[in-house]
Amino acid sequence: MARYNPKEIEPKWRERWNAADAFKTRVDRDRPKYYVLEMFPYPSGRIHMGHVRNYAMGDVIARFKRARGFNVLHTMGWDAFGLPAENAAMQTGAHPGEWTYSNIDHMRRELKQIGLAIDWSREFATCDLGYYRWQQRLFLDFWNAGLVERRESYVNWDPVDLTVLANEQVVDGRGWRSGAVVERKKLSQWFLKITDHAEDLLAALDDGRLKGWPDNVRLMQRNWIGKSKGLRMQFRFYGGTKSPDGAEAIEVYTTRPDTLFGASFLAVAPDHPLAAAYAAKSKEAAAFVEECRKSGASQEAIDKAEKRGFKLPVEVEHPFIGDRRLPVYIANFILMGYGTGAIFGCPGHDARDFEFAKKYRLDIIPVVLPFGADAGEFSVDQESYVGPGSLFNSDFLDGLTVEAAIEKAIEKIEGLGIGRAATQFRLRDWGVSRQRFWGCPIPAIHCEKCGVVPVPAKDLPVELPHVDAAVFKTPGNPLDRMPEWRNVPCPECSGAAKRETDTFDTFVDSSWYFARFATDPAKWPSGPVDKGDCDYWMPVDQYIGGIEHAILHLLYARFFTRAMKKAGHVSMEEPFANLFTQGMVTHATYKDEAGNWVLPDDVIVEGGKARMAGDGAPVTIGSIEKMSKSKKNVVSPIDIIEKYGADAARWFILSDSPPERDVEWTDAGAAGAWKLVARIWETVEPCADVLTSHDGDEAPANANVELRRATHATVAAVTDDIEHFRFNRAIARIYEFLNAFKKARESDEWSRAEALSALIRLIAPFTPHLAEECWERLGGTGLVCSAPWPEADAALLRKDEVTLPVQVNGKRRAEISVAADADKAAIEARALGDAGILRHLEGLTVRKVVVVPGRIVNIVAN
RNA sequence: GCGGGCGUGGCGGAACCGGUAGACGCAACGGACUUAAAAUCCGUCGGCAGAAAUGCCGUGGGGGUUCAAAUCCCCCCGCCCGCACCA
Repeated sequence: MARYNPKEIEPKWRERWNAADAFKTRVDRDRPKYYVLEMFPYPSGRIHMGHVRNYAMGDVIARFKRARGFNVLHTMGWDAFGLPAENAAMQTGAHPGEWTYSNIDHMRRELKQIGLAIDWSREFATCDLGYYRWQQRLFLDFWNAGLVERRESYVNWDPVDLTVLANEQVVDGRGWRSGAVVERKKLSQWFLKITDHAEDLLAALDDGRLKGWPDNVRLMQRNWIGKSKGLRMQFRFYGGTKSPDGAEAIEVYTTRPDTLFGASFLAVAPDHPLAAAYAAKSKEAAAFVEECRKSGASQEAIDKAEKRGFKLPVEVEHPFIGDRRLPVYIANFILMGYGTGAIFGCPGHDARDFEFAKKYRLDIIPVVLPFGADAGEFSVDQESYVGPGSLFNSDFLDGLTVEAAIEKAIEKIEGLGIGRAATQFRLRDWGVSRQRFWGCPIPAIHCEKCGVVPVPAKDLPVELPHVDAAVFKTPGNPLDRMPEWRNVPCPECSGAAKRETDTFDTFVDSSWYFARFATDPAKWPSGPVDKGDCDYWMPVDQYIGGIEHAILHLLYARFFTRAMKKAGHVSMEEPFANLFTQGMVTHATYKDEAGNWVLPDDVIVEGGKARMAGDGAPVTIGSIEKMSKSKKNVVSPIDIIEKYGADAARWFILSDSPPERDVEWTDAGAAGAWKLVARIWETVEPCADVLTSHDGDEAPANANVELRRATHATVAAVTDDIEHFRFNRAIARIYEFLNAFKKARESDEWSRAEALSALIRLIAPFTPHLAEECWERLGGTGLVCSAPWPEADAALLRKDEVTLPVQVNGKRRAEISVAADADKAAIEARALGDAGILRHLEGLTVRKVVVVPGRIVNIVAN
């Protein structure tokens, strides 16, 4: 018997699929469509196990849906702009474009070895001019639609590398590469007005439009959008005085206007205009503001930071209490970016205000009494009270609940004309400017006379200049240093002007790629997307990716889709109907005697102990962690494919754990998957052409009903499991069936042919190459990747007889066999007559018999 | 601190709406084949007691609801994830 050799067989079938154009997709209105999409990869150059898991899951769904008669769109492309290419240019002198495209070539070759059912004719990279030119067009359309704004904002500035850093690139207040202390710098930046859609982005999370999304992702987005309802109101300076900048009042935002009678101070953010106004006049104020700016870069600093304030030489009036004046502070814990950047402090009912008041010995006036508490005894000496209750010490609010008092207070303030009810979002507008080379140029021109002017659509694309790799040796954005690219005539006045040198955040690139995939490539030269094609394919029916994108990517894509709709490019507003977030691939970590991380490939593990493969030196086995280069606990998918084949790799990575959970890659598990592949081939090999001789005929009289039941039960179960993303369970069912098939080896050939025909089609989404080889061997028609999914015969799923457990007082004491349609009385009689049961009922009186047909019998006796 | 989730054999996990706990796989062990090993095949495999039949215990710990709890409720312990001074 020929041993199954994936090295020969797998490439053979990939060529056949290719030759048959098996996965090429066209609009076909006769079939229901199904768009399955995995988050596209960054072209780092090599695939890793996370890719294998992600794309294997998508591929199972794609192949399964194809077999079930859907017109399936399944594509691949490259999220190809971004910093690593520039880093590579700095380190190796390679041009970012050349580096990226050569990575793509290499990675595409690797990815193809997995055997994915993908329409490669739709492949593109976001750094293709043919893609990003249309992104510029979308931006202009958004600009026209009022969704683009230019605004000053603070950025993390690395003064050595002359670049803006993302928050995660700031480590302990220093640039991750240069180690220089990061400065906060105010820059004019481009913003997309995602907050314009905040209300709808939030509403869709709960109104059923995203019912196919996991609850935790919806929750994370809800918290991120962070809607709160409250009151914006003015506090007038005492006695009509004005601040140095001429203001007569401070506007604050609060969600607790009910606690106004407990107010004992006001505080403004260090970036607040009032703080700036006093800083200009007073050295002490300026020093305090400066100090606040310096601290607070890292998370740790915020955690530890003590609440501190600087008292300003002004007071404000309380709106309800004529003779109460409140001091005003600049405080380090107030955020300029939220609300109005100013608050009133009620120490009795806010933990932060309480801490602040304790430190500066401010009044703590309780105004909310917990239900059932005694007003005379209640105090807030130790901590603030933030729970529910009824108001006291609060004049016209006394006796009201917190909720009622909030409404009443807002009403009163609005009546006085010094404030309005207001909704506030935590979500900020999306800053899309990046001071980098390797990204999509923002199509704008700065003219001294005309200001900021969009590049006219006819002048698009703004192409990245072809530069020598050496320019990346100098810190900063090379675009800033290229006058021949930068200097252009103003489109409006034709005077001397300069191009915008910022490029887009790469999250922009990934915010519409799904709609580009849905557009027929023949139409790519004529627009960003084709509305008709998108109407057919969108939304994505199943989107699959890592949980790490739960907030930003998914929220941006949702916003972008709304923006594209507003600009008339598409009709849908939610891009992803169903979302699945898969877990990570983990592996044990190893360290040598010197404490250095060691690659699993260099380690031999036996009987729970590890040693170096080379010299046998002892190795410590560490914790199981996400595969990462830094801890060296990586296993190369390509090595595994070399060793066991792509099918075994796909099988194992889906078999061991539920898809949403982390999976631990173990060599034993991979070897086990290989055994399964060999076992299926060995099962099929002796049965050459059984499908040719038994295809489509009726079950003969001698058919093995038991095997047929197992076949059809397995088909039903596996179908249901794949439908619900329970790949690990589907695989367990296939193992179970294989065991049943083996036991039925004396069975008639017809039933065995039926079983094998079903088996091969069931494994096809998981191990597609093996399935084709088996299908051919069995004499199946055509390619198995185009064969219809097996159907379970309902008649064979019904059982005539069922086994029921019988309990006495909740403990299982026997099993009985009864007809499936037996009534309760008959079941009860059978149970009470069972010898084993009688033994347990000796000396007891039966009080009650619970019969759940098809499930269980429980006899209660004492 | 706030929000969410999880806890089942040596391990990954299964158990649908409260109804036979441990499917399936891995590891381990015993046996067959082999000069031997690997591979393969057959079998055992939660704990305790027992030769066995069988019995008792058992889903992080404690309590509760129920004829019946891994599943529902309350308290506690542990782990993981997200957010983090958002007024």
